Amino acid sequence: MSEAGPRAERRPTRQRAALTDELAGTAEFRSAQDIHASLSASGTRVGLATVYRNLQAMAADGEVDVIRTTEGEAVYRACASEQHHHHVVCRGCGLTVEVTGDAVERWAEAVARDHGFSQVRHTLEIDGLCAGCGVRDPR
Amino acid sequence: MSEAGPRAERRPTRQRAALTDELAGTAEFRSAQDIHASLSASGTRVGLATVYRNLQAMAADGEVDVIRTTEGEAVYRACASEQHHHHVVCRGCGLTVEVTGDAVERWAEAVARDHGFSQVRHTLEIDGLCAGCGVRDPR
DNA sequence: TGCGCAATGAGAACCGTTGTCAAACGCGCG
DNA sequence: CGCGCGTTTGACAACGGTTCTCATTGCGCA
Ligand SMILES: [Zn+2]
Ligand SMILES: [Zn+2]
Ligand SMILES: [Zn+2]
Ligand SMILES: [Zn+2]
Repeated sequence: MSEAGPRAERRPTRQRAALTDELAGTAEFRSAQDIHASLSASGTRVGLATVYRNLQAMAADGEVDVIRTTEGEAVYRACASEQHHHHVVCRGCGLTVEVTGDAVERWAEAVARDHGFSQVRHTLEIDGLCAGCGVRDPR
Repeated sequence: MSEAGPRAERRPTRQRAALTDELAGTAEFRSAQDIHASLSASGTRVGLATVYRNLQAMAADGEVDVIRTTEGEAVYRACASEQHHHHVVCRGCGLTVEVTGDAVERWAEAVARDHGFSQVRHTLEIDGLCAGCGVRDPR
């Protein structure tokens, strides 16, 4: 998901670099607090506010994807593709795979237009239990 | 969206009735606080916690739909259909239309299974500017 | 090296939502 | 009709994630 945003010229800082590294290190969607804790744990001192600010900026620029957990918490992830795509997330372990589907994109656009809507956007997330988690946890 | 839930036998109360009425009165997705304010304004005294509790219960039972705004706030709406469906919401005025699309449902299920996922679920929301809002507000 | 301004950090403030717990109430039942 | 019990309510405190404030730091540039 997420439309690519305009790449702003932000001043490079130690903190931002650390954040980028941290994000590059994991494949799951993580909360700002989680990321902040992780950085702190590894000895990198970065303010929580800074984490939030950068994450938002990066998200706006399309450098990272953001999705809201059902509890409303924002979780971030540095995606492989910066083009529009969606995710299939494992509820058990967080494993995430990026997927695209022109058919869906077109359907959303069409159904909206059919109802007279313009400037159409959409959010779509899929979740389930990955092969590994599905075995021993058929919740 | 939302899977239909088990219809629990909840004790009928004045508050719940008022809530149901209020929901029946509007077609847009509204926040718990908004609904609570509306009730208070119309002279119906209902505790905020009660509004939250009932809204959640009703959502669990599939009586109302809930979606998260991009800011993370939960908004509720009494939908015409209790079957699985999605929404096209106007960013300008909140006008909401319910839509269904087997193609999308199947796509989501298929793409997830292709990646080894089971217990697949999904959330999909579409937004844009309705015919009316699209004219004078091409934001 | 000195300036100007963006970026940062510590903590307070916000705000939607949930928890607490005593009081009020719906519902059989005698 | 009054009683007892378990559910629901309501006022308010507590929470947790996110944003704001503002003094301080430190890039980028001349
Ligand atoms: Zn898994
Ligand atoms: Zn899409
Ligand atoms: Zn509109
Ligand atoms: Zn669906």
